[in-house]
Amino acid sequence: MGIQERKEREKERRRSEITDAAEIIIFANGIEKAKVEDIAEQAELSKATLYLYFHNKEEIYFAISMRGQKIMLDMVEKAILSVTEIRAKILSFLKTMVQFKETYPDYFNAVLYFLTNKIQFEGKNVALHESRMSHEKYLNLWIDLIQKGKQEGVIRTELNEVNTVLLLWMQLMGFLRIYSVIEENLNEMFHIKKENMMNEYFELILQGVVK
Amino acid sequence: MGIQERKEREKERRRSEITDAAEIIIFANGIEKAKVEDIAEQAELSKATLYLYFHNKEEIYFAISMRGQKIMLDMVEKAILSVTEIRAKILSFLKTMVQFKETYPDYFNAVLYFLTNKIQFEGKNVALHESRMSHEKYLNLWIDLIQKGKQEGVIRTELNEVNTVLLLWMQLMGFLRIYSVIEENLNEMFHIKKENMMNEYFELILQGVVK
Amino acid sequence: MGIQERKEREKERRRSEITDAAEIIIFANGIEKAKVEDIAEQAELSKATLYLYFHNKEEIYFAISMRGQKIMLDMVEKAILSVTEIRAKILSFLKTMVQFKETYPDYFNAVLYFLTNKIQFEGKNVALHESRMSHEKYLNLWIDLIQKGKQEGVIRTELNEVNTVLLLWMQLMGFLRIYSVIEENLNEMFHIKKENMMNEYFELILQGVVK
Amino acid sequence: MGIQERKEREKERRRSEITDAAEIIIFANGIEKAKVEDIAEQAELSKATLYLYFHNKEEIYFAISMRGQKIMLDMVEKAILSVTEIRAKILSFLKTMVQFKETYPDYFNAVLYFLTNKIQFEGKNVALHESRMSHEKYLNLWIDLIQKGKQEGVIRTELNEVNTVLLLWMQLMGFLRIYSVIEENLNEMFHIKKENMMNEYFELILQGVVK
DNA sequence: GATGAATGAGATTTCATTCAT
DNA sequence: TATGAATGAAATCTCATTCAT
Repeated sequence: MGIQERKEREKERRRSEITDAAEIIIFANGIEKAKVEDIAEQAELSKATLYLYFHNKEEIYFAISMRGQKIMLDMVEKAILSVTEIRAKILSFLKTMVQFKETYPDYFNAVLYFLTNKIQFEGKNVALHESRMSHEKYLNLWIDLIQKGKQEGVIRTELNEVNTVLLLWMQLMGFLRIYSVIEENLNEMFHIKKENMMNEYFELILQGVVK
Repeated sequence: MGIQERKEREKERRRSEITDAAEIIIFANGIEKAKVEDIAEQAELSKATLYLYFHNKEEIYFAISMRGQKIMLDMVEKAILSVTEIRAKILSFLKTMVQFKETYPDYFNAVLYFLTNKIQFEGKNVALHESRMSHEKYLNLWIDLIQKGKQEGVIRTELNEVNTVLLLWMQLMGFLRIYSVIEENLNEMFHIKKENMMNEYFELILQGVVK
Repeated sequence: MGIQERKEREKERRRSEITDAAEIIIFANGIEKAKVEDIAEQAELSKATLYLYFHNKEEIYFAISMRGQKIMLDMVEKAILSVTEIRAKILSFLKTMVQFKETYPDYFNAVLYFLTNKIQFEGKNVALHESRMSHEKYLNLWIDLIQKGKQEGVIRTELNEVNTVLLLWMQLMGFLRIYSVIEENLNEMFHIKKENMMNEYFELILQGVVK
Repeated sequence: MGIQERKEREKERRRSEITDAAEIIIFANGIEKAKVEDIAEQAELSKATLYLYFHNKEEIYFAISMRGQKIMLDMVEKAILSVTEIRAKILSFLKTMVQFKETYPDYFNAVLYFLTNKIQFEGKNVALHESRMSHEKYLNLWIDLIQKGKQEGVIRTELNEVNTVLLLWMQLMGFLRIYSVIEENLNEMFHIKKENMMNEYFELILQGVVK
């Protein structure tokens, strides 16, 4: 039994090493430009070996994305728990997500990549599934939050909990995705300052959820 | 002088014909699976000729995206003008966008493809630039709208016009992008009905903007 | 009738202009690298127009080759007539050919190109034919020369006139062709000085022909 | 250490197999008409694989040329060694070369192709270099021959050994090149019989070298 | 497991030549 | 006649993925 486990652990370590290497390569120029060849070289393995640990290039990127998601969710959890008031929690959540995007832009891109592209692993939207798994434990946290908010009369009672949580996430993620594409051109094209836009955006969302 | 123009027009027509052909091929199986060969055949042109009009496959897809954007903007314009009340206008906008997505899912994907991917044509984010151009004429329409809304006391006066317009667009587009990816799994995974989610989403947004 | 002629003359002039342009382009980088496009541009004509005057790229090069051949034959004729003694004539011929090669290396290449490649214009070895034509008048000159040489007892009497002339030409041309390819590497590879080689070569040939 | 070698040998074998296939295709219709596609098919390999072993079509042809050269040199060596007398040796050499051209016209063309065209592989005249390499071992054989000839008083003592060898080769190769182009038209145009010409040519050369 | 070699399937490029006006 | 546009036919390149050892 122990052998099995060791094998398992070693396999996991290898996957992790490959993922490390992939991060270096992919973060350098984006997923499109990253060559499996280069990742292999960075990992000091042959291309073929990568395929023993991952089915394809996208799956490697997905591993990276999962790392990012983990970081993101941890940050968010910490942020929510750091304040007590509902409104503050939500605001904290919003700000933390932006912070995540700015602190780990590459992870952010990875996470969003799988959220904004229909990637099929062997016909199933695995991305969604695994992602769902990892969200699971946070989901309840959120639902509790919203419920409490409703009871306290801070959150509009018409809102369905699950719906609201999902909407908040989707909305924010989608917004940030487009934002990150446009970002650099915002000032030049629309004479808009990032900070102003962000603050106003937070306002908009809070206004929508909070009474 | 007229010759120059005619030439220009013919060139434009050719590009348009190629784009027609490309739509058929690309919409059938997506950009990834579409072969330049097939597009050429559909256009009854040689591959080499395509490359006289477009630098690469992606540029063809971008031409499609621009068409989609045009349709989208026209639909939105019409929608906004068809009702008088501010709140109704915004709601109409939201619904129209959803309608665009459902009526022209392929155009929608094309538009979003370039909005959620940093595509570089020869180093420049042409997509963004051209896209901006085509938005130009609608921007004022929107700004007027928001201004009037503020005067009428319907829209929160704290909001900056341009910011608000952009936020609304980005938010909605981003949301729809993610939504379209998750869509099919919504019910299965979260026991959520599309319609409910959409309606609640609209509420959320209106609540954010409208007093 | 005059119109016909003028037309003819104009056509000839055009061909000549194109040939001028072609020389500039082809001499710059060789026939392989020369693009019809570039020749056309140099001639300030469109590509398609070139094809009104020449059947294909090679034919243009052939026109150049014919120019070269003319220069070459003139040089040789002059050289032969400039001295009286048979042996001197032949030596003069050999030296002149070398001189032609060094003075007009590009023309030399053009001439040799059609002599060392089986070029077929519409199935016939036109090159050979036209070339033959232009040699015609020199041929007799040579044959006379050899005959006289034989009578004077300077040239070995076993030799057939036509054969000898042809052999001399072929031998020399072929030799020079290879020589011009190897030339630059001669010293480096075999520690051989050009001049020595040439002189010895001349000796070799004279020895073969002259008693 | 053995692994390195085996790899090397296998690589060489592959190159050789490809060269085999290329011979079939190229010899059938000439280098110009030969398609890489067809060579690949003949080799039962994919086009991409060919490009792992050769940079381009010409390089494949060069490999063929090198084979031809080897055959040629072997034939010549054997020919020279098969007779004892110097004059006979040289005559044997001349005849053997003609025999090579007639027995392996395709190899002959390949060899001449690179001898009468300045082919540049990535800027270097590799052809010349590799070709030189393979001549190396024969060079001394020749030099000995000439030296002995001079001692025996059969070969003109004025002649420098290396020069003479080179001259003989270049002269003959160049001659044969042109001869092979003109060959078919010889009788028609000049009423000359091949055999006569050849014999006279041999005479000419011998006369030049031999006392 | 690990890997070097091979592959498949297209994209892109290249150009001499031809077509339509 | 002249030409801009188009074509055909390959060559070459690109790379994720697979095969054979």
